[in-house]
Amino acid sequence: MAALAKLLEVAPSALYNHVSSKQDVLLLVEDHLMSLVDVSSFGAAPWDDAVRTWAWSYRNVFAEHTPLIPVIAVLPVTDAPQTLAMYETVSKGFLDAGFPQERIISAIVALESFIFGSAYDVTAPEDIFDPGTMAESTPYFTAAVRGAAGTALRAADAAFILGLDALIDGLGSLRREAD
Amino acid sequence: MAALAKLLEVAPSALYNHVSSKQDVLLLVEDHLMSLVDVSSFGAAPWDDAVRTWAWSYRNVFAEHTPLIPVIAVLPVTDAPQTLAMYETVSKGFLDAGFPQERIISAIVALESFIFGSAYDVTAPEDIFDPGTMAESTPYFTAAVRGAAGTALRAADAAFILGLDALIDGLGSLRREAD
DNA sequence: ACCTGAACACCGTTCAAGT
DNA sequence: ACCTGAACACCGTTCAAGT
Repeated sequence: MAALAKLLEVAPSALYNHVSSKQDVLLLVEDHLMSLVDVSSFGAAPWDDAVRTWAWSYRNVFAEHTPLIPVIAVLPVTDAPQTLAMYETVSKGFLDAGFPQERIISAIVALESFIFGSAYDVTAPEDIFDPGTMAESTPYFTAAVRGAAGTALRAADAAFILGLDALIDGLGSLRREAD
Repeated sequence: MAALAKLLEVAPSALYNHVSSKQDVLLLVEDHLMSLVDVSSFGAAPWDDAVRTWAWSYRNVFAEHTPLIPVIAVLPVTDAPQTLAMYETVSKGFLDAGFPQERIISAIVALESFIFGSAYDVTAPEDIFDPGTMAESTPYFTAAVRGAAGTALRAADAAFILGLDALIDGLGSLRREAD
């Protein structure tokens, strides 16, 4: 709140004429960020391409705002119009792609869970898996870390691609018809 | 720090004789929590069963400590012995199951991202997806939410099962041999 | 309607002083 | 070696007083 007030060149207490709490501000920020998530491929491209485009932009938006993740993950969607608009487009995309009604929310939540977790990875230090002085007592892990270093991709991106492909394949098999 | 000091019946400043910062305390807590994650099925059960057991216990441990997730997701693993021990067992399990060396870390990170995101869902309010007054402007989403309500499972569990199955199937296809 | 400034109850952390 | 208590620079929030 102090930082926001400074940005607006106003006393912190002045903010409380416009919002009733910090939580309130976070809800407004969340709703704005959701409007930045790209849902334009739903209806315009095959389901798996649309999910991929949506998931990447969703992850990238929140990778730049990780402190919001704990808030959003638990924040009711009520009265957040942009957020609801995103869910509406995605839900329709899943239904049109042949998903059974009763699995759509679970499928979206599963993807979102993966997306939020992956957003953190983007901000993690490159050497997060450095075993340090304990390298010789963890030979398998150390070898795996060394083996992964060869890739051109950032570690977070390699994991995101792998997981997203798996989720799209696995969830896609729930569909009744192709689309 | 204040709460911890109270629990120990000591002044907050006394803690700094034992740790050098709050971050330090969090690392110790993280390491302890990691020792609670069940890796016992690796080597004792088929790979997919072992992953399922590990993922469920991992999610459940952190669902009860969600404030730690932003910290852990970004905390270097160096000098966290229990954490390294967990990664060592899991890495060996993946290698023995036929995973190519250079994909093991990515596969584990993808699973962890999903697990951390899913841990938040457990703590979310039941009505997090209630569209409220905007129900009629979001018909597809509202129908999907209503359609999901029929399940006996908690919403977080239904999504976790769905996503975990998809990840296990998709990642499992990277293996060179069955095990 | 919207602002300021003082105040309150909290944070994490430092440091001089004790035992 | 480990503690206390005062102090510091911060939080989010309330509220009386202003315009």
